Amino acid sequence: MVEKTPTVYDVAEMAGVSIATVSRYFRNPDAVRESTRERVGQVVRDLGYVPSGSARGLAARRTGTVGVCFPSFDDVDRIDARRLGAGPPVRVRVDTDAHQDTGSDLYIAEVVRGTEIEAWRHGFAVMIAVPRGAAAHNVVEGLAGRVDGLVTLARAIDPDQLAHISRRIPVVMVAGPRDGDVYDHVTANNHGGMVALTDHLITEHRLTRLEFVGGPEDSPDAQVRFEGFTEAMLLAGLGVPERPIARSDFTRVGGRETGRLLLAERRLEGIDGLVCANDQSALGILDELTAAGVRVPQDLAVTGFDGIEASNVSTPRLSTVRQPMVELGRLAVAQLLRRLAEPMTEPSTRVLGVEVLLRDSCGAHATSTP
Amino acid sequence: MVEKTPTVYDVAEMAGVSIATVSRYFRNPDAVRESTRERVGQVVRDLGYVPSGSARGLAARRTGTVGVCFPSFDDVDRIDARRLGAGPPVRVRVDTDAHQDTGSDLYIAEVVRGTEIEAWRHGFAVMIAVPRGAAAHNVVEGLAGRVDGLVTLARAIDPDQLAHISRRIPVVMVAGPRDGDVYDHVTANNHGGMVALTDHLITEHRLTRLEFVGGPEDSPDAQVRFEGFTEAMLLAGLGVPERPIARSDFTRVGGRETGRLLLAERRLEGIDGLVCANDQSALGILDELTAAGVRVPQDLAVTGFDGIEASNVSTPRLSTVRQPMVELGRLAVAQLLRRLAEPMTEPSTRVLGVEVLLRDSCGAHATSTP
DNA sequence: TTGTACGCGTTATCAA
DNA sequence: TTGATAACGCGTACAA
Repeated sequence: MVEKTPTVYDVAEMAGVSIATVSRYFRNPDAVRESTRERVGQVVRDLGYVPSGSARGLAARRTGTVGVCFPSFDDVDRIDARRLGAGPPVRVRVDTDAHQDTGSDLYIAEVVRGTEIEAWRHGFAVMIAVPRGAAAHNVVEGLAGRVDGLVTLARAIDPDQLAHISRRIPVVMVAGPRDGDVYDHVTANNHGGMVALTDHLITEHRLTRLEFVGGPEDSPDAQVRFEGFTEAMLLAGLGVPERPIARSDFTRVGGRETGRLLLAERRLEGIDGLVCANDQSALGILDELTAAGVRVPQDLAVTGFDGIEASNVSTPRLSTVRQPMVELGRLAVAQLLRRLAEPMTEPSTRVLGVEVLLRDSCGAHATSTP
Repeated sequence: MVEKTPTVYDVAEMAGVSIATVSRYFRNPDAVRESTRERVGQVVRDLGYVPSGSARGLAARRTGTVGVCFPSFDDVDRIDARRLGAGPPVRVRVDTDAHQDTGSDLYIAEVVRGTEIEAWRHGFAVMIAVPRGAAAHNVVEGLAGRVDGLVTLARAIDPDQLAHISRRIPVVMVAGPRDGDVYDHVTANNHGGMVALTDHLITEHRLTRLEFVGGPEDSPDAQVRFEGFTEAMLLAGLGVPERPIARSDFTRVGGRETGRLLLAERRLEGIDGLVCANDQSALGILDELTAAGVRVPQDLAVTGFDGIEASNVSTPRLSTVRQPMVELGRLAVAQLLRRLAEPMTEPSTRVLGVEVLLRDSCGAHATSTP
């Protein structure tokens, strides 16, 4: 990095060819005679030449990059407070707390992984961004200017800004319902999954007094799941709560707060099941119930939604609805590239199937797998 | 996206200003008179104008993006085989297998999260790439051409190619030792952590017949951990295995295979502790030991390394060494930006402290936290 | 198979 | 405070 970064011109000159040939060397090597190809290749190595993505993007009018935008549930301030690299080289301590939260959102991590895989398959790079803080708009605008298309999780981008940038690049929304908007959507069958799960609690486990723990007010997914819950209750002829018994913020820490609140106010008495809007909330609540001596599922059934790995190894293991997270990401990118190729087709909505996973937190099951 | 994407020229013309003023509107709004600023802003909104990142990058000679490169342990082919969006809308099944592996690597996810946070704090975007498959070189080259600097996990990039691209942009390596190379490094105290953990097994739990389960042959971290293990054994005057009793590939699935192998060949008899090179391997082995009726830690102690969340909720909870994964990512980016500002300083190596977490898989502890 | 020449959409430097 | 204009590094017709 001491040297001035070489350009096509430098390579061309040293190899005794034109810049067009250097360009061909990278984009279409077969169109270059072998002897020239070797000569160019040698110079490229000697000079440490790497083509400029900016110049390429400008000239070709496409960046070969897809953007992925997602909301942040992590507490950056708290992480920020942790001084970088502080602490002794090795610290040894007995760790008795099974309930720490790393703060990472597995659901998002899996979706992002899916986008990366599909992008990779098509030779695209992935640029990620989290619009948080005061500069959220700049983050999104910067991203939109640098990519050929954008995948965004619901609620990550301000709707007005989304409308603005979608005039420049196609946008695919992951999760969240279409409310008359014009974007492509990829989502999972939240409604059906929640109906089936709730129905299972009612039909198989004979639970009648169920309550719902909601998510953030503005989460369409949480809303749809609540509707699925009430629908199943209605169909079974049971009394339907008008609203969630509590709301959590989709984090495990938030779930624990909710759990403490419900316990402290004795609002769980007479309830035989707690249907939660997502896994992390359910796990947080589970933490507190266990700590308080409430037996799950004997005293109270608890269920989640998403199917993150943590739900599979909790004690008790959490019954939940698994969303195909990696596939959501993959399909979003696939749809994005499709639209890049065919801009004028109608906006599409793709609803992926879900899987109700019956484990231990909702009650006992026969051990035979159908 | 029907409309032709507008440029500075379009905005300038409609607002009755020069392109320079439009550029100022974005880069230094205060240098524009308020009345003109409003006029330009209005046109920007009307037109749906978003500045081109490629053009910016070309003109400014910096992209405002950092690249993050990491290896892939996921089996893309298997994921690929899963047909996109296949399956019924809702499937219900009893899920008795507590040992599924989602395939996601939490360690990497956390490091990436750290890079994103630090990049965000400095107004940088993050581009991720996984050099896998035949086109691995292209992936890396494309990334290198599109970013101002690169953070890479050890082993993600072919050394020759790394040397090549590092002539264009600064590179910071995460994990892995410096072997006389010229990059900045950010790593954790693998050696010290493993010494302390092994010493704990020997001193506190009086274990004498320990074996080490290694990682991939080419993983320097795995190698260093093995050395830490042998060092502690030596210091205690115990017999030192010349090599790991087995090697796993850092995945849980691989760990299970290793576990089955060791059980089938009865190579665990006479052993009282299994020190594993990382958490995922340890968890996989734990899965198999539990299934085979081996009691951990009574019959056999097992330990991991990394401190991923899964290690905290396994049964039994896994004693391990926690690396500060988010901080590794953050510090890597911080160092990258520092070098971008000061290119000529000496390559630095930063070793972050680790934490030995004593939980249940190594034996009982007093419940007091020091 | 190779070369010429123009355009891509910004930033930044000077002048005005 | 604003404008004219020269880079920036590459892709790509088109021509040779």
